Amino acid sequence: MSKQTVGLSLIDIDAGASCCVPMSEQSIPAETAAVLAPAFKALGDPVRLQLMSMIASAPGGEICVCDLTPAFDLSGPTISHHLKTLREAGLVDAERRRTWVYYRARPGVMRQLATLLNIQPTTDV
Amino acid sequence: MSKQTVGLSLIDIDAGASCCVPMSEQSIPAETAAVLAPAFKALGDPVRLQLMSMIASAPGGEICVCDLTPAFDLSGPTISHHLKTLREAGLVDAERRRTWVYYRARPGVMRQLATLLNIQPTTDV
DNA sequence: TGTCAACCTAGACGCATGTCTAAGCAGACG
DNA sequence: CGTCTGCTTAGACATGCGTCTAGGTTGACA
Repeated sequence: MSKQTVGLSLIDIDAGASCCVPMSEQSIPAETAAVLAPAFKALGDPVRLQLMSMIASAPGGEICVCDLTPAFDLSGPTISHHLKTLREAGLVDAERRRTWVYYRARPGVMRQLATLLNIQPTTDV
Repeated sequence: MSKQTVGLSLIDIDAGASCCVPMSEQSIPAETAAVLAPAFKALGDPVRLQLMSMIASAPGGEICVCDLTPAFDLSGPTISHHLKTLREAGLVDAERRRTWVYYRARPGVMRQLATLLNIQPTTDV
């Protein structure tokens, strides 16, 4: 599978994570925003958000596409498209084993997003 | 533009918040996903993510639009449009005082999103 | 080899979104 | 009152995105 080289990708972030201060403490530089926004965007669709939660909460840490698809009133290709979006956002990983494809969450990026959104109660006035 | 009545809005969440378990613990019902996804979507644009961080990290808890606009290579109306999106997502509040309009963060929804994304390290196999 | 099931890719189509310019509204100030 | 500044609204335009159907590709199995 070809992955376009974007200079700094979300996958890289997962490895060398640097951007991990709550946004209430300091504002985000444009480059960081450009890298992280796609992850938020990927979670910005109800179907993908639900898919993500199903994957993240799956017992054993992984779940088969064949268990995801019937949970929605959508065609297989549409679910596949959403899963691809989550994959390209660095939020999930896919692996084929025998007949089925299994998805599992990649906690790295999600943790970064969570840290970013974490707001200190002390900030309140 | 007409706004369709969705039954449960993001503003309501801020008040009666119920959905606050990390998605690694249990999967999100469709209704909750439908309500929260727009907030992620609002953060899914680099400009808005940066705007949000500038607002959230502003000293005194608020910042003037006149301080936000010149930070971008975009027209005033475009920034105004993005701010409206953040407002409608329940992420920020606006208030006009004298000549200027000030924006401040609404921590409620952001905290919910952060909680949702928070992943226990114990989930690993 | 043929066939079936699971999943992805390709391409099309309509609606949403990000951007702009032009025009409007609200205060400040002479 | 007139005008200027700060910000929003309105409308237009190109691009992006969510969905579908049709057609691959991969692996299992008789």
